[in-house]
Amino acid sequence: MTLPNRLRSSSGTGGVTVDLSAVIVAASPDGPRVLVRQPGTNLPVALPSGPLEAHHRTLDAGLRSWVEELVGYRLGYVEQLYTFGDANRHASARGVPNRALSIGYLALVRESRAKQDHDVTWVSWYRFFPWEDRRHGEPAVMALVREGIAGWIAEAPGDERKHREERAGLAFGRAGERWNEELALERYELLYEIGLVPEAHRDGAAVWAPREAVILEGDILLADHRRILATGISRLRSKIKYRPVVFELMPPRFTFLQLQRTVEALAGVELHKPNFRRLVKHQGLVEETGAVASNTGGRPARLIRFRRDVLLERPTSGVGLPAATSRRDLTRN
Amino acid sequence: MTLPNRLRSSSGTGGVTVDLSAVIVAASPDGPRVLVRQPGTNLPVALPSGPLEAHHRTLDAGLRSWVEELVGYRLGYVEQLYTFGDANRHASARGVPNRALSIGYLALVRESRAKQDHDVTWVSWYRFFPWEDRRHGEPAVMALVREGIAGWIAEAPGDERKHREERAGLAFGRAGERWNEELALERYELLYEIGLVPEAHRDGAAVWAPREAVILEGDILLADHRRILATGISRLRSKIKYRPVVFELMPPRFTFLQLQRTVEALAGVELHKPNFRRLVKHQGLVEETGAVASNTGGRPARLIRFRRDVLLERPTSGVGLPAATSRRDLTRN
DNA sequence: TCAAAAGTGTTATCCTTACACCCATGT
DNA sequence: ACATGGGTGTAAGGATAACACTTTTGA
Repeated sequence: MTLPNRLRSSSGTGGVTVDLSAVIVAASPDGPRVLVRQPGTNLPVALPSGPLEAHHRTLDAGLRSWVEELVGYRLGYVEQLYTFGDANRHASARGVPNRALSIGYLALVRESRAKQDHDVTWVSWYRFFPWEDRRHGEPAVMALVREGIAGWIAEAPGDERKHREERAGLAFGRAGERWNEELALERYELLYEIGLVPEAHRDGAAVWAPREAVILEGDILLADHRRILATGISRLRSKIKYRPVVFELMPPRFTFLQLQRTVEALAGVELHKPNFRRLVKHQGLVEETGAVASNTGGRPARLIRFRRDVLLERPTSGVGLPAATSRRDLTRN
Repeated sequence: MTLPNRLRSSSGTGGVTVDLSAVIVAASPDGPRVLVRQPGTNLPVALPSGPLEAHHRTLDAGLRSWVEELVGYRLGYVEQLYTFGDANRHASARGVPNRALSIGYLALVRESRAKQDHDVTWVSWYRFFPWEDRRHGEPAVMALVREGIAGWIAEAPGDERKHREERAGLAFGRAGERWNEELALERYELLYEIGLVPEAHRDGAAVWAPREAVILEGDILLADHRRILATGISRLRSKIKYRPVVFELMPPRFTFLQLQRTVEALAGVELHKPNFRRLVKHQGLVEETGAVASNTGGRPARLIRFRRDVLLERPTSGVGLPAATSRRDLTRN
């Protein structure tokens, strides 16, 4: 086998186009928000995406520069997510095989500081993934999800059925098991594979469910942008546990409860208040400002701020979330 | 700002080339190995890298197909690492700005099963990162590393000096702190930035150390392949802790000690035998085969095998490694 | 008999998680 | 008075990581 060390990709059949797609996240105690473009009345909503410019020294710098232009201020946190490059990315396209590479990025911004633009808007990410919001218990859509999955399991022969049960159980949790909020991407991919989300049919993917079985709410996004967003959600949900990234989304001063609500918004689960406070405090992630907020609706709360030093002190430290599975199942370090 | 939704990247100044680079890892109890190409006598060693073919439906499938051709059997585990795309990737190149994108992949194979090829060879990855092997205590190179870092810290003014101390302490560990084996990439990047590795000078990066200060052993690789390899090492070292991926590197049957030595080879640290056994056993990751190995040099050991079912049972379960930092510093979920 | 590796038991310590409870403010 | 949120104490259970110790083989 020959392994040409580097090949001009455009020299083969079909070309390669490369763009950057960004999951730009903001969050308030109310909910997580993501920046989307509404290109026109009848066109699907899309993630902001832009060209890869040759003059930027690094990919990260390129991403930063155009997102900063978009939101109007300097970004704190930027992270590459994944490079999406399925050939069926534009299945509807012309006959020539054409690969559209998309390098997905996650960026965290403080919504309050982001400028408004006619072209883009902030929307709750649960608009695209209603089954991911369990802050107030299991949402209504989950009945439809379970129904669809049950059908997919039921129609399989014996061996395969067990396999499907396990897969579904893993992604959506079995009875008595805790919901694992990090598996947002796995859940989306399962629903796509089963054919319960409309884009599976749009893409002509081999799916189980007939087109009529698409019963799930949750708005579709352009091309594979819903997958990219799911990747961003999963990554962020896991990252907040071991890096202090939530603070990139917080205002300069905040209360413990505001912080907790923000984490809950991102993770889509409820947390235990006293333990959350203690954990954050115990880790030395925050410090007192001396000020108090009296508009809390109850006893005034002390305003705290993030201790910037921790970024230099420790490789790992995040904000508390309950264990995904029982302790027995995890190897901690 | 206009945000063209998708842009033919080749339409701007300079083109974009895309290739796939693979960190193909095997491991025996002796050490971790990575597959490299030795293109010619005077050319630098390189990671296998190949073109992105338009006809593969997914990137993963494309990567699999050519790596499988290379090693001669079906791959178990494949994971996308990162897309590297610095414009200075080929700093030495022609005047036209030309971006070489490289999508890095990690693949795990069982060395014994991999076919031999005239073009590629297995080498220990510690040949490229001698400071990462602490299985027998701190290696000799670390003296040079510390010396170089100390110089870099010393020449900085007050504020910046503290900052550098913290960064170095984070990556290489402070006195009394445990070595964090996962930070292989961070360590490489720091050494690059300081200018202690030769490729920093080759690339013309803005570095502190003069070219003569390059005192570090550790073989260089083509282009940014050493960075890609460091990314793979870091990723694998963190992954073995929460997913049962080590077993992709093990033969069908093995002893506890073989498993432990393999983990140690990858992580570059020594582990505590009794606790390691218990942890693996307790997690239900393995089962008895009934057979014993009597060539162990001591009491014969029971041969065990990986329980394939666990892949379906649990989202997370890895193999034990001691904590990177003191427990106090971590939020465990 | 000794070296080398296999394998078991035990314990101090710390982390997680849940429960109970008091405090301060606005209506 | 009471609702709402702020804030502290404590204790059961579980995981970690160290220590000591026994067992089984080959040389």
